[in-house]
Amino acid sequence: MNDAAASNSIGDNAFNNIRSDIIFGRLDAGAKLKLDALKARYGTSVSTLREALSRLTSEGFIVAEGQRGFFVSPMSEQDLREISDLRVLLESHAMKLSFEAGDTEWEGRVVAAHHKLSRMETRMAAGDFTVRETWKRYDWEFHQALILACGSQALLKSHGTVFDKYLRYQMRNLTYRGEMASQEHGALLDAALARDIDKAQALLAAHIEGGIEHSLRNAP
Amino acid sequence: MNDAAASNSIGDNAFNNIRSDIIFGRLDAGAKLKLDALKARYGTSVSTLREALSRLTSEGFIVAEGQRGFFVSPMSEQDLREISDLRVLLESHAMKLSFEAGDTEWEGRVVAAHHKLSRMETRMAAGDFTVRETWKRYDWEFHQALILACGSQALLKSHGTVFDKYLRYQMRNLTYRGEMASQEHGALLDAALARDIDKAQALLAAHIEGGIEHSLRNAP
DNA sequence: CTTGCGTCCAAAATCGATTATTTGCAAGAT
DNA sequence: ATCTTGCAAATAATCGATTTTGGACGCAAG
Repeated sequence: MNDAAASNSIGDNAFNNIRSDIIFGRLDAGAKLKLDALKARYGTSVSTLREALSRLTSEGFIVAEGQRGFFVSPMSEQDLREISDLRVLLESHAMKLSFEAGDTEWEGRVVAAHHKLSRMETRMAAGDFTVRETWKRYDWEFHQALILACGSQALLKSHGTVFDKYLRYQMRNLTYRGEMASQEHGALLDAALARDIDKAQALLAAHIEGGIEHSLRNAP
Repeated sequence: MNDAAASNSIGDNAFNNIRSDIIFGRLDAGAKLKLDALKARYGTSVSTLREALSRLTSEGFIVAEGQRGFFVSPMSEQDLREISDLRVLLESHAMKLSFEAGDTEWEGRVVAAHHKLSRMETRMAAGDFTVRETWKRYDWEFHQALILACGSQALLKSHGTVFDKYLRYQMRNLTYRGEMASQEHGALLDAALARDIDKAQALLAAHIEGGIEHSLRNAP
């Protein structure tokens, strides 16, 4: 999803493809990842493939068991709550720093990101599910924009990974929670421009809590 | 350091050794990591070696540049401040959860961890630098014990990585900051047993701030 | 003296083969 | 009938060889 590092090397491509396949559910949670099968699917040799799988293991999208191979990380309510809690923690903190440091240039990016997201929300609300992945990318870009002025690469990177883990849970929802989420995004935009961090943090916590509940009710 | 996952596979060994060599400064910040040289040093083939390096890249101890190879992640004041800020954020939050959930069993582990750390601090204060790595391991175990009851695997894992990145900066200090740090650990223990989270968080922030300042004054 | 091009070398990226481990199954014993 | 025990097939882990790439050097043209 994010931190794509769009490269042209075979290894990076495999990495990005597998990562995205996990996040968007094209590889099921808990599935066994057989090297021979993946080798064919992603067009690499085992060494290169294992490199990609190792990276994903370190990031937490895959678990590696001793001499028994790789598995897509399982999903659970417990894990969803842990991930969400972590996202709120990191994103709230980053918003605080960002709100304090952001200049007009930053405001511009936030407004632009919200506008794009808003457009997709309209289409989703109209029932056009073909833009599902684009919508989620813009959702990412909006939240990213809010914290972009935080000034900490380390924080942005941690947040990016946690965001994508949270996203995996959202992607398997069968229904659209749009109306509510859309309003929350709008309120978040207003709070950002008003530099009202307390309000923004409260909105974010509610936004994510809403996502959790929706996810628990609408996923297999 | 932590999350050793002590395995007997060649790859895991290489991973653990390289990781530890970076943290304890046996591999210099910014150093070029040539595959051939490392292959000899850690006794693996390039494929297995690259796997280990990839994992470390994902964790942030190594940076990979396009087709130009791997380098030990550079160190900077900026990075130290980002890492420290992140550590305070994660550890403060984890302490809060842990203080709320910890039972008597947990208290026992905290007391035990502090006792061991305290012993090493005495030896360090007496000038016995041979226990340097053991001392730091006990330091890790104490802080880990404080947050162990937080109930979130995700949080513990993130904290573990950040802790080790912070540790790398501490390991290149040439002098011992012990006296002060030792008192802070004692106060932290008291606050934990009294379940005084506000005090503990304040102590932790000061503890880490102290480490930063000491590091900036005593490192190359 | 600089700039551009071609060659060569060192190093990284990738591959397919080899070795080690696990697992499933079947035969024999209790 | 159930529990070992011992292959054999499947799969993971590791290796060394091959291909690709980036950078240094030298030479010639402007």
